[in-house]
Amino acid sequence: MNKEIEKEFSEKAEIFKALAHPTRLFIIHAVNDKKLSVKELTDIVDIDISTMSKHLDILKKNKIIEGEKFKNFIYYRLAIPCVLDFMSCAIKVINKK
Amino acid sequence: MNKEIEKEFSEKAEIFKALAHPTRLFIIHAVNDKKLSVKELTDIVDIDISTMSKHLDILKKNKIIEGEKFKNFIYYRLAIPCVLDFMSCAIKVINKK
DNA sequence: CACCTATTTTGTAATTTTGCCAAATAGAAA
DNA sequence: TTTCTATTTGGCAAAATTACAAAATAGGTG
Repeated sequence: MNKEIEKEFSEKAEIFKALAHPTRLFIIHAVNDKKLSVKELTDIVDIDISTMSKHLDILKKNKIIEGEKFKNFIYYRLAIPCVLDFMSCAIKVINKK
Repeated sequence: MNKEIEKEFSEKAEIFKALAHPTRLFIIHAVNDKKLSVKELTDIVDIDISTMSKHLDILKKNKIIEGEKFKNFIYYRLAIPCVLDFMSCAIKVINKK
């Protein structure tokens, strides 16, 4: 596999890596329904806030979520709705067998 | 986050983990066009055949690809075409910004 | 200004993933 | 049968990911 192709698939894999964690998948569902702050998400999931901050950073860097600042808070929302479509399709196909 | 929800998202994350590797994404594209054996894929990607075998096993266990035996060979094909749809959607949305 | 709350960064240890090699299996071909 | 060829498995070291705690930032509030 040549360098070009290698690079192309490494970049695509980054998106899947960003999605490949239970907490981050939960975040995606949560911020699809409603904008939520780091602290609000932390309270729901019940993990260390620094850990949550890092999960959000990974999703943000991959442009899967977007943050909007309001006072001291940053409210996140889903930027790529097709993630949810894919998930329901994949689950459906996989469970059918 | 309670145990039920935790479990649900852990299972979903497994699918994304299976996809979160450049070689495995390449495989998915390759076996969408044409059934390919372990050795054929190994030659194209140029990695150790045992490594390729393990990548295929991860995809197979997650029901993303399916293998069909013919003589000494196992030919793989894509089992979840919507993976490719999601990929093109995600790339499109992400690059637009 | 000092204080308080939200968020990020740094450090670090534990866990998981990855890839090669060597060995084991499976089964076709001769 | 023996000999190939294809594939899988086990072991192990390197690399990447994860989560917590503590410290640092950011910026609003009193």
